[in-house]
Amino acid sequence: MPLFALIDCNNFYCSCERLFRPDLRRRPVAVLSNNDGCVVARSAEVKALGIAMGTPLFQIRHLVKQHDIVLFSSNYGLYADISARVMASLRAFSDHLEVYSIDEAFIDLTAAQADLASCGQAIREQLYRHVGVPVSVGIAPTKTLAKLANGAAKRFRQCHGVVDLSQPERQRRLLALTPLEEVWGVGRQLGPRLARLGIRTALQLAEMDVRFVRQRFSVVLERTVRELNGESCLELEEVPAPQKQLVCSRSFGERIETYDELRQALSQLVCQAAARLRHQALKAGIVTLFIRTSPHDTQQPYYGNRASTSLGEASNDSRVLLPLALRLFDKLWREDLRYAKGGVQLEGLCPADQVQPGLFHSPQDEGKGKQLMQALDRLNQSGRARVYFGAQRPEADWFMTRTLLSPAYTRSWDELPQVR
DNA sequence: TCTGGGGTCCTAGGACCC
DNA sequence: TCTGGGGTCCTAGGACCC
Repeated sequence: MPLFALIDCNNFYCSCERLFRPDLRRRPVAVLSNNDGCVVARSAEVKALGIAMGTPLFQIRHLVKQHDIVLFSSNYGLYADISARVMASLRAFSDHLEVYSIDEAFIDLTAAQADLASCGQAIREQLYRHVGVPVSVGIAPTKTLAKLANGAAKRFRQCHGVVDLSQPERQRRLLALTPLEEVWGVGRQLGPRLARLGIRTALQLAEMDVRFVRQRFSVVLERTVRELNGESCLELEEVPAPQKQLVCSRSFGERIETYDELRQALSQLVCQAAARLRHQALKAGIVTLFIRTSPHDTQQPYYGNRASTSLGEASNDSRVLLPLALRLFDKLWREDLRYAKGGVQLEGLCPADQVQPGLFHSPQDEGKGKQLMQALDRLNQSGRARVYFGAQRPEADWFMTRTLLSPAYTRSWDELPQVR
């Protein structure tokens, strides 16, 4: 029988902020999305106030004031660095590890000798000592059950952060206690559809007939049902699958109403996406551009649209991608609207050195282009100069309002925490 | 007034092939 | 009145995840 452990950091972004601010350890802390728009991470104290994940900040201003909630803008660089430390520390416990998200990893515990609960406690203690981040551990024979176990480890204080669900009787008991919507793979749509069939708990879902589920729903939900019954259908994915798409999109800090400004904002995003491609040594074969107004805006009709085009030969050269994107932009642009968001999506990704050359491919041009882009990336990364295309206007900052940003504790010599 | 960003997978249907 | 069988590929849309 396989055995998975799911390690999930508690309130990860909040824990990262608290790591360098021990004075906040017992205070309510929340981290906000880009533009300080929505709450995306909540400390236990904030969850206890009934503030849901994704709540817009403006709706809870009164609670922030009343309970003196400490707010932070997202500091993605910090979270990425702390995540890397968490994953590195976890590798001590198993050679087989899948980084599932920025704050979660599955490890293979099939060969674990010690008793599983103490193994889980050892993981918790080491991560707290080495990294300083509190985690919860769920152990079970399938990933879906391990997710459930992890949820229980967080919910029930008497579990001390670890739930071992290797025994079928315990699985059944927890399934009966778990609402349907908390099952991994059951979201906003499936929940109500299943509820209409009288399914309300994870146990009821587990007891459904798999053929019926397959027929009425999908193979995805069928796998969930099987996994809830202890039949492992999802393997540990130690080697991440190659990325299939790359998206750079932003909600604008302020609405954009003019052609020039929107064009510049999108140019900025396209160049950013191209730089990310180059950084990852990838090329893209399809470019899609999209813009939209705010769906919450009652003053104007909603407008959202996208357009895409294929490249003759996959590329990561900004000089190729940008003009294509700008042609798409002209197809999408409509006058007299207040635009709230836009972005670019790159697909047909392949390793930069495995591109099928186009009919008129010129190795000389390709070599020069590559050197030019390298020079451009080096300059822009150095922080000493900025090189950009005429269509861009990088000094304009349409995007981030990040007024509550914490220091770059892990990335800048000038912002290292000071200890006295 | 103010509502995030970045991903994956599956399915159905259409176009096309021999 | 009767109108084959077996495929692939692509896209859009829907659903899910963190």
